[in-house]
Amino acid sequence: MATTPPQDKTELLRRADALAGATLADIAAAAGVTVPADLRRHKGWTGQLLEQVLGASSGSLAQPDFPHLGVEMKSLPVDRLGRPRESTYVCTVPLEGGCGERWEESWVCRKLQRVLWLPVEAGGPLAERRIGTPLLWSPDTEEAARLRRDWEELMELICLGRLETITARHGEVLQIRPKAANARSLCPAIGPDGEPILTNPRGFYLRAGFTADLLRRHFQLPC
DNA sequence: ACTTGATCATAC
DNA sequence: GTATGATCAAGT
Repeated sequence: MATTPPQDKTELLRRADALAGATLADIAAAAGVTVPADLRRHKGWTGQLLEQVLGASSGSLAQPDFPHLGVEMKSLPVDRLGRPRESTYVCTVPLEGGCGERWEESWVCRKLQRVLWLPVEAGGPLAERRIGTPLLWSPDTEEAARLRRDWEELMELICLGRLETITARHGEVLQIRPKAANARSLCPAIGPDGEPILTNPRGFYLRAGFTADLLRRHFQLPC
């Protein structure tokens, strides 16, 4: 059952709000899909189910999930207290073509301009996990500044050919980790002397602490 | 317990 | 191979 794209942000939020409290079994049944036993071989299942039900249209294209709204949707696995249990994948790291790019035009910045976060219970039987309260979020000044600092620091290392010195420990809120089918995957990159090399594909990820903070600020009373 | 590095499925 | 969707599982 494919859902038509939402006409505007209000309709998208209305649909997302309607999912709050539902189990993945409920949503899968409404969508006419089967719930897998676990996520071990279906890691993207939850996100793809929610995209389908909300009417995302971009599929596997390098576009926001709702291009006409400029909104990216992300499911977010959370514990029973609503705290994210995993980092959040943002996008592939440009290992050779991203040099000279400004933060404002970067893929990371554009993807994170508007994100619809959909918390999903982590742990327990997959079918019984519930959707939490959705949040349509844009980075505030401080969040944007932190993201920008990390991105600029990491991209500078890449463009200087020092990619191989980058580990997941770099970056306060944005980190770089492998993102590939396996460790044997190779793609072109810039070597230490500026020469072309082959290395493992990498992705940008938001640390769990970053998403935990943004959820707290929006769902807790300030005091 | 938590994070880092590795991996799984699918479309094109 | 690149992109989409992420979580797994080893290491500390």
